[in-house]
Amino acid sequence: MKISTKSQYGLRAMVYLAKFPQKICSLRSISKDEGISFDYLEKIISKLKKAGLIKAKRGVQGGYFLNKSPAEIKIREIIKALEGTTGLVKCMAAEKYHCPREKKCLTKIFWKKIQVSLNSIFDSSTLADLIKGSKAT
Amino acid sequence: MKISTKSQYGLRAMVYLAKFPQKICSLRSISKDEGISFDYLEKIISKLKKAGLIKAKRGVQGGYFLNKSPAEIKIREIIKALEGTTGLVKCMAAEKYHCPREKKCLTKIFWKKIQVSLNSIFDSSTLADLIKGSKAT
DNA sequence: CTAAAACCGACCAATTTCGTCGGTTTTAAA
DNA sequence: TTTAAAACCGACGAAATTGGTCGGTTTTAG
Repeated sequence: MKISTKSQYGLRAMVYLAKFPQKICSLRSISKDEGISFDYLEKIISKLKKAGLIKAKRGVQGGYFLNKSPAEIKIREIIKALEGTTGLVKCMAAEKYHCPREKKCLTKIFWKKIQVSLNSIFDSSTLADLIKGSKAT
Repeated sequence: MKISTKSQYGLRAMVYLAKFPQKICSLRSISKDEGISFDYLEKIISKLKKAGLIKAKRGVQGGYFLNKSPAEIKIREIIKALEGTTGLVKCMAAEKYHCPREKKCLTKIFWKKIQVSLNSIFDSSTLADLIKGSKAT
């Protein structure tokens, strides 16, 4: 039940970009400042871009920048872009999957409770909140 | 960011035992009723036993039973026994580990928030609650 | 004595994680 | 117009984790 470094790195990269909302930041600078492997970060950034959370400018002086303002980007969107889903267990992650034990499953109710709480935080937190430090909610 | 089947199976096994607090249940019966691989479940049960959450009676007619009443067993204890920790990220899971970025890390505050919320549910839920269905908290 | 059960350590296949590598395309600036 | 810095892309691969399997031993009720 660990959060992968993919998500941790991805979130850090997004926070990095959010700190300089106007600026275009190269992968090189993010990787260097955050101490994340350049090649690996590229893969992560690529997912964030495909999800439409960031945009890129190619060529010399190019780099990445947020597609929306930090206050408009929920953490949920970031995790979903990287992880595919914020679902903790199969029966909540995959729409299609239908567990045969569902009806009588006493544990599902519990996992659901965890899931709801988690999603609520993921949804109520934005990049702007992270930069401000902590948040009330 | 998935919860492993190890934890899911383990929780189901504990709920199973909690449903018959007096009875001694054999691994065979749990595995059969819950549809979990016998050999794999054995490994899981072994961890729960080492953590002191369940006890065993050996020999014919033997099996497993809870060491405390369902109302006294928090889900947190179960997850910790199986997973080693309920920590989501390294800097919260390992006591020893000290992240060099800690001071300036804006994401840590966020993960911490998630962690606190998670632990609070893990701590306030007992096996008895799961059996009753859902719970207020 | 026997069979049912817990107990135990070693092994193993598949998957996921966490990268690496070698290229290509684009583009600002010299 | 060349050059170098950057994004982009697909393939590969080592290491760790997950989810088991197997072959035994010990214990104990009947």
